[in-house]
Amino acid sequence: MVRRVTLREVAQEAQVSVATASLVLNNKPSRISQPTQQRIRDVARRLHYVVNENARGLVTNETRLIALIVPDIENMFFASLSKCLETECRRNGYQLFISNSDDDRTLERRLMRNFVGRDIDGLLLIPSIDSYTDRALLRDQICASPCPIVIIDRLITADICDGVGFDNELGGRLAAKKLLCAGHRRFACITGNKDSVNANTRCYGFLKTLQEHEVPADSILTLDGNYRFSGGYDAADAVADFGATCLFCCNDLMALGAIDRFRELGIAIPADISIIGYDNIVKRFGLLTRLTTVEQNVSELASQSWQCLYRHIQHHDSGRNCAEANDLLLLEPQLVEGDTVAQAPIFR
Amino acid sequence: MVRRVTLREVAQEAQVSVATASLVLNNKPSRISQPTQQRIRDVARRLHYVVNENARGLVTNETRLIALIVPDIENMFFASLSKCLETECRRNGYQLFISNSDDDRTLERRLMRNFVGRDIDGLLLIPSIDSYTDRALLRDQICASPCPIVIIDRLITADICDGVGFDNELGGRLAAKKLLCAGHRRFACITGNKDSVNANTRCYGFLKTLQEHEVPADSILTLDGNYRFSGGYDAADAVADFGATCLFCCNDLMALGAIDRFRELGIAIPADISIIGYDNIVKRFGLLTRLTTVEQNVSELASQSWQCLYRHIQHHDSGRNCAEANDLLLLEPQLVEGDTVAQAPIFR
DNA sequence: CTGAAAGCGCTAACAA
DNA sequence: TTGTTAGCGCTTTCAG
Repeated sequence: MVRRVTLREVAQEAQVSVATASLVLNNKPSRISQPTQQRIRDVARRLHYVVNENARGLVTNETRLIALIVPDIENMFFASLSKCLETECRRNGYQLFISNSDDDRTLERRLMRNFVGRDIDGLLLIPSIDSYTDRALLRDQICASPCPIVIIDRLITADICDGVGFDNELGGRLAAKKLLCAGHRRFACITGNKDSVNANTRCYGFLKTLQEHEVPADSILTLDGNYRFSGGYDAADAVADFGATCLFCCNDLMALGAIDRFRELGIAIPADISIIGYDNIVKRFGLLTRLTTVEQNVSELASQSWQCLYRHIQHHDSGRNCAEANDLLLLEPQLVEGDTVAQAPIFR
Repeated sequence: MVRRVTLREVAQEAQVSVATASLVLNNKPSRISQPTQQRIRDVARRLHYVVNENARGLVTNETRLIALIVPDIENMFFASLSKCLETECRRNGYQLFISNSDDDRTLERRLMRNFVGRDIDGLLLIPSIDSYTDRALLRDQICASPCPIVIIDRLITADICDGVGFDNELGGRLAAKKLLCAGHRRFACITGNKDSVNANTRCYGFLKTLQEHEVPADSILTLDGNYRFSGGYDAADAVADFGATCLFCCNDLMALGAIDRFRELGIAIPADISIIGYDNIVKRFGLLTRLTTVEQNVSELASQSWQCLYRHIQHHDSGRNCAEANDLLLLEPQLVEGDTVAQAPIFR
């Protein structure tokens, strides 16, 4: 370990002023003689000089720092998103700092404050669940933020700031249509956590579509899930008892759980029961089950979110957060065909 | 969005000098009158003042910033570790920035440089695979680092800097002993990636132990895996053909893959074949399979790594990286009993 | 009890 | 072609 070298030291060693050294090392258009340039660069390399970005940021008024706050980095969806966003940022010369809010609103607040303290150029935020139910706090903080903010995935209506996410209702609809087309007439649906707006919207789209196709309410079983493997596993018996010929799960993990239980019960998939999941996490995790599922294109989400934020940064956008007219971009999910959906038994 | 408020503005608004405001807002022992203190605090709150940590760091010479570089944040093990480390840092008043090297050595170098530029107080590094095979580059960079560095999990011998990781050989030994005690005499072992030193060490410990117990070489089948679900799945047939009564997989994902294939083949677990995995990722992922596995205590790893780094930071340790005598801490993995190991068939 | 002033490492306008 | 100077926002001595 070694003391940190400053620009002044490089300048001294190269027998020039700091200004000259700065000009050269930043490749600024100037008419410094070639020999001098070379000398400065050589010294800088020899001394392992690295510019102090904080000091630089102080004067240039931009840190080229972007922060990302995710509720849970252990969640594969957020982990993938982080990776994609990091790539986007890097491509544009920004550095991304990832942080974890543990889905805790207090921590989220603290992180945001910390990041503002670090003078970030922009914030990508996936809000905690709590911030859904009580938006006031978050809203205030966003309005008081000195940097642009884009909300991702968990969209909290457009009156706060710009947001990019998926059309969850459409996702539910796609699942419903697929099953209806396959001739199913008796449905089951496992929801996510109670307060997960996204999961609820998926369900809503699913049920709405069934209703529009005049499926009677008593042919539909809705069960509370927990977004986890056990949620699907535990619900499977009820689904079977109900005599459903198909099942829509608000995420893949629950679908896997249900499949596991069905297998134990000797129920064949898709022969006896068809299953659709959500997320296509199965593929990402490297499992081999070819689950029919609704996929959300994570890299598109990342790309769009970044572009949205970047626009604001470039326009030096000092008045968009909390404006009346904010952009809300809804990306379309896609149904991915696997091996877990078949024609309804009665039609065969 | 709103312009950023500076200390000067707070001071002006409160009719005091910046020095006074600084003293008060940092709770420095001073004899500023209570009324003045209150006035300053009120103004600061009203204006949403947040201290500029970069400017502060410039003068205090500490940023309270810690960086973590992981090879792949989508890997559940690293994701969990990140979470634990973040908690440790926060507890001690430091902020953790997580970054992803994609297991790419060039990117790793860039990230390290960037972080040094941000004047971090310490770096937690899980090196890329490439840095195993050619340590020279990384070594140079570590030696030239102005901040303490602790290497985590992928230990690259102790001559570079301090490291904290797990005793992978012991892990392999634990698995072997468990199976030997259960009376097994015909073994299979699925390795990880070729260049994964950790996985290889697990195998080494496993095979070494068998050898020490005089298991003949022709009673042991070793197969190349890929650390993924498919690796276990694809290897399962060979394991069955070989007539092994037990199988050790260098990670859980491959164990799950093997189990899946065995199930298809009508081979009962653990009746026909016993299986031990590694990582206990199954539990973390929320699956219900009670896999017997070798668990690594991630939160202990985080805690020890942080403590190691923190010691260096506190001792203002300007000469430990690349010193001759560095600490290498090996934590002990533990065998977690599940339902996938039974007495060898022949003994029943 | 409070303020003035120096300086952290850097960039940018302006001189020379 | 290069150097001087001011200032980014903050902390910290030292005076008053």
